[in-house]
Amino acid sequence: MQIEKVYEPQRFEPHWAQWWIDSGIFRASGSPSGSAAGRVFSLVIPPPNVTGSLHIGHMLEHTEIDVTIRWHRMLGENTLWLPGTDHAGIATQMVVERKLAEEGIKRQDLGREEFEKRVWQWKQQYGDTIKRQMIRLGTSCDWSRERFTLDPGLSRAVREVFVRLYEKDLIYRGEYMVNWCPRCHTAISDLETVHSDVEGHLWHIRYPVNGMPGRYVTVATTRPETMLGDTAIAINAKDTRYLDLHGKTVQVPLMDREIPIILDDLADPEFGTGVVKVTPAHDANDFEMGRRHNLPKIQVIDDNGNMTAAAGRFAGLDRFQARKEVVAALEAGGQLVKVENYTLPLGRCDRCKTVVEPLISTQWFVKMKPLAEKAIAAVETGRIEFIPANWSKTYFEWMYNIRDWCISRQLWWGHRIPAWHCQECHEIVVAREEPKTCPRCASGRLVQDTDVLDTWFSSGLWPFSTLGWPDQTEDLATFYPTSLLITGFDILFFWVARMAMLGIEFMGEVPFRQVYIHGLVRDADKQKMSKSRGNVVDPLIVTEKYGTDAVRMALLQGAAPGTDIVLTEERMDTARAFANKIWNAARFLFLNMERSGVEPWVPDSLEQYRPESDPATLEVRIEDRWIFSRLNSTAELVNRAIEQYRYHEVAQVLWQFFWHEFCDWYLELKKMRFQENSGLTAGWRNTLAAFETALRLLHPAMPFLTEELWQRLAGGRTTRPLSIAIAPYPQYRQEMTDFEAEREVGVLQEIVTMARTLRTEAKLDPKQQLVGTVYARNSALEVAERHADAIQRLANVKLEFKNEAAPKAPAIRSTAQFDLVLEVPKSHEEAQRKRVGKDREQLVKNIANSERQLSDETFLSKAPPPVIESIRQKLTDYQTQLKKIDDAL
RNA sequence: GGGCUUGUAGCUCAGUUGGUUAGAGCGCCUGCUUCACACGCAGGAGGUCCACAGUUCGAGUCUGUGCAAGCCCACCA
Repeated sequence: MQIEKVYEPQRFEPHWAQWWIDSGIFRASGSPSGSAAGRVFSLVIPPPNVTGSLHIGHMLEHTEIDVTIRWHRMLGENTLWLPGTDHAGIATQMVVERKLAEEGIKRQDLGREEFEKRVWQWKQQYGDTIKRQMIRLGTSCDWSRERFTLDPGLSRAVREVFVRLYEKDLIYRGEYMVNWCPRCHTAISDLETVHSDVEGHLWHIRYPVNGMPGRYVTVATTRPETMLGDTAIAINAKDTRYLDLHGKTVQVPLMDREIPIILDDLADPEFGTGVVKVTPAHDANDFEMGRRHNLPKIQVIDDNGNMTAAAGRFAGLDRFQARKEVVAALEAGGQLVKVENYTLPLGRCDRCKTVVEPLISTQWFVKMKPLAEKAIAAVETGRIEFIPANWSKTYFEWMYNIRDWCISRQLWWGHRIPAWHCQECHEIVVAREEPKTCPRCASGRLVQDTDVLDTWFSSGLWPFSTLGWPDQTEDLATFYPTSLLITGFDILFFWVARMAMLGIEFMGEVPFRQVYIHGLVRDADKQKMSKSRGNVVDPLIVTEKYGTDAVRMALLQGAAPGTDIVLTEERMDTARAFANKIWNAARFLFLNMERSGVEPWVPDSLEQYRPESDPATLEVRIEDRWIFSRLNSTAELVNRAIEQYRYHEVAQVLWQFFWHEFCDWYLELKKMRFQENSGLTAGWRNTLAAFETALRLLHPAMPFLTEELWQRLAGGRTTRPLSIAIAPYPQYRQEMTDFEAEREVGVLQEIVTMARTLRTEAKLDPKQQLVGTVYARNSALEVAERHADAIQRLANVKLEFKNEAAPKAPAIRSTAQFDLVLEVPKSHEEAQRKRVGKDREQLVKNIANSERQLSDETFLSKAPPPVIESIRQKLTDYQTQLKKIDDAL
């Protein structure tokens, strides 16, 4: 059997990825949004009893990346992750955005028809790239359709949900203040608006009061240009400063318009001058006030962010330019009282960072209160559980303060709203299929609403739409509700909360039982990875360089619950070293199999294997007993860690076991067992079974490498499972625990380590064989003697064994059980003495500490007996060792 | 303004229900190119667990206050 000297993941990873899909072992899934680069390396680990693997995809030549999970479908387990939803749409969207940017065109300049034509061309041009990507992601998409929208099954589900919500009166269309992005030319939801504090000004403007010559009111505003659209001035009824103004009107400076002074609680006497200008068309608060007082709405800024004709002489100016000119004009006219520096929160578009303009427009909304109530209850009653649990607090906070969700977008891709407007009678028809005639006036002139839905609307249907809903499919019956959702907190509201609400509403049951929230991946400077920051790790480059398994392992190591994951090249470097270590352990075994004439082999029953005894001695070799006992503990720890979502611990335990037990001790011990042309002996079967079990343990963490090695190890046998991915995951078996073997190997390890330390301290050549003696008056002596060969090999020390007390010697190391004395040249005695002196100091400290406690009456009466007992035991050990050291000195 | 999180070795972080010599990886120091692996092997140095107070026989761990850093939410001009 050939095994390459260098570990080259590129040679087998693509092969297995494709094979897993082709052979039906995995179905792929992905999160619906590919845009949040912070989730690029969303940590994906299989839930309990499910084997899975992470595959990192890459969209569109280094511009976008996403993660795909391939889950193994386990019969009877309600954990199935299905093809992602919107990947095709998102990929298209990205092509479009890129091309628009490249060619410097705006969508609105093209017109819808021309736009769609271009999109089609670009799609042809980039179709192969996208398609390749989709295949790699395992995502379905339908390329034969004329329109570039999404998966047809999903489109159907989206229409169905929309119609049902509309029928239940949970969707309405209305004129409201929305966050408008003048660049994207669309309304965006509250969640897509990001706030940041900016240094601004508070301009104090004087409005003359009509009928009261010389009387003015001064208002403070951060947006003077909106004063052009003022339709009232508000004061608090309780504000004694302005009692004389009740019922009066003021004159809007620069506009020469008369507006009323109204009384409203929103005017806070404590803030500014206590007087607020009211601009119902450009501020959410003012909009509400305008409703309460029936004020007219004057729109002075249009949807491009420019001043409208209503802005008088400022018409046509950009809104920021208009601000400057308005301020200048006010100043010239003496109406500007003063300017203060002021820090204010400014909303920007999440996508393009353009300052959001609050505008009145007609949009589609979902009523959230009724949906939220059920979703809150689901978490309160524990039907949905967050891990870590404190995320439920964040969830509640948002849910309790939820506002209606603006779902219409003026974008030109995505799912179009299934509503048709009658051109004759203006009736709005919401329907699953395009209506032929208007149900009210029978006119045939129906035009579909041009808006599309917020992408999260369709994403929110993911848990059931991917299972075939609205059809009552077998998948739906079997796999809804799913057991676990693994995701990042950055989309808790966008996605998780909405899946919860929509799932409960349409399925009558929660979409998932548990939500594991992992940290965001951050770069070396702890910055969130994002496209705009440009600090995104490119998975194609990184997986090419380190291997997918190594990247995955690096993520795993940093995946402690509740913390972010810092992904650095160093970490991936060491993870690759680990992968290489596994590879070379395999290489070592394969080379020796060849020498011994052993064919590829794995046990018939992976779950039932027990180490076999040597026909000559009728005993199981100690190292075999030991490694199976260690494998067993490792399986126990790993399984428990997975159940508790302690993924970093999974990584740590696997690492520790494979590197520092399997390689450092087991394989080293095995080196002296292998013989040329021995054939498949019991010892070989034990070795291969142990390695095979280790591979299965490692598989969820390092899927590609373990599949490759496992297939080579099994060498094409047909009775085995098709893939390591569907082989049983090692479980704890009580009968495999072998305390005796662990103790024996423990003694061996101690002696070897002690000998090595002594040797290094004495600065002796590793190649020079030393002579030493083990002194003990208990069973440790016999154990040591039995393993003299192994000790000699591992530490290069020839040992004698004496059942007596250790003599005074310079090079001595002691445990409570035994002492090891090495013969070293006199010149090195001083170094030894220093060393022993240091040990002694520590022992004296420990003894004092233990004695203090054991003489404390309160401690003895209050501490639990096992704790007291363990301290007594330790004290005895310390004292024994101290005595030995003192004797030696 | 409301909520959340973090502060442990030079760096990045573990440390489960409080139990007495606080761990890992990287980095650093020493020695080794030993026939699986220098992406390696062996050995080693390095920490007043942010500060103060409290609870307790016992605190890195629990409570409070303070200091420092970060994140999320929020319509007050």
